[in-house]
Amino acid sequence: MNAVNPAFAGSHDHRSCISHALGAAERLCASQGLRLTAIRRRVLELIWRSHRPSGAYELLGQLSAEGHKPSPPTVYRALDFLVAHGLVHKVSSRNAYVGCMHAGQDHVAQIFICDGCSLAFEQADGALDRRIRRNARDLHFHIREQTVEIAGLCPDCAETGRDD
Amino acid sequence: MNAVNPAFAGSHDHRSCISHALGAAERLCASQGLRLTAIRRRVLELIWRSHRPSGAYELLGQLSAEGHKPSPPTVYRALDFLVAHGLVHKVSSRNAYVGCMHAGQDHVAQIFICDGCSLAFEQADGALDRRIRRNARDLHFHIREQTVEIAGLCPDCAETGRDD
DNA sequence: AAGTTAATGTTATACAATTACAATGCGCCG
DNA sequence: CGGCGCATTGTAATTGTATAACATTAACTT
Ligand SMILES: [Zn+2]
Ligand SMILES: [Zn+2]
Ligand SMILES: [Zn+2]
Ligand SMILES: [Zn+2]
Repeated sequence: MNAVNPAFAGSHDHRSCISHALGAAERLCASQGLRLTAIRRRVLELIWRSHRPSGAYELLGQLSAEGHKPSPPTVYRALDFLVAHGLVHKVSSRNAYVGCMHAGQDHVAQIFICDGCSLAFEQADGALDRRIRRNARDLHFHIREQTVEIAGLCPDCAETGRDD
Repeated sequence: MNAVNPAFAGSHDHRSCISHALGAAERLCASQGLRLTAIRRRVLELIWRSHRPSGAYELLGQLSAEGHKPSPPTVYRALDFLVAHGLVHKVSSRNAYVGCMHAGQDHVAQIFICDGCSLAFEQADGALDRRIRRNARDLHFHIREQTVEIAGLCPDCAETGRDD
């Protein structure tokens, strides 16, 4: 039934996604002595405007439109911070960044991305993670990071035949 | 025991990796009526010079050094061809390309990449693939492509403490 | 207040990928 | 053979993504 699946749910209360994410970020930073500075917070907010992964230069453009006019390194540093502390996931296959739905929860995420509508949805299948860790162990490989991204069509786009 | 693990094996007969890969490419193209043209073949050979994923501009540089002096589209077109027909895997998390060790074998690959020495090794765990497909089915998500990349330290680098 | 570190600003550049259009090569039909 | 159609390659320009290197500012420490 997948009760919790905001991104691919026909519609949902996205305002609550946002406040949840921002709240989690505040709490995580407070508890770990991290500084959620203005730009970092603003970038996080911009990323959470939707469940579509945002490109760095897209964020840069939005910030510019508000008068900040930052340069690439500024945005990339904010993104690095957010990714480093698990507030945002990088979607390597798209060179884009999406808000983490389980910030502070110590998980390994798998990300589904729709080719039709670009929505991304994060899953955290522990069994999948364990399987990968087991394979790594068999190879005597020490994992630092897993990148698991699944591209295809979400239920909506599959049904309506949209395919890019 | 992982008998077949060329990339992370202390050393191996890489000449046989190369001839195997090139042979497989020839056969696959012949059997499917594809044209393994000079550039395509040359790019494939360059990629197979090692088990380290190559960047497009790195390949471009090597081709230039031989006198070909191609431009980016030429290289990207060759890469597109090789990827499309399963001769090469794109490593999204590195924006690089590595030779496929199971060309023509219809598999879904997971790629281990060492942060220390950059060696990449491809695995094809069917159970992992099935688990991902099952998760997708539960979400009513129609998979087009999986990207599974595991970064960390290979046995050698873990032992010698190299970490970048 | 002075020293120290983290964060941001600035400029320039490196690296990755695509667009658009021209030229060439190659198989096929008449 | 000559002309057509299609795949491949060439070329020029541009766009997109990411980092290097160094200066400046802000925030915490003593
Ligand atoms: Zn939402
Ligand atoms: Zn997450
Ligand atoms: Zn080899
Ligand atoms: Zn493969």
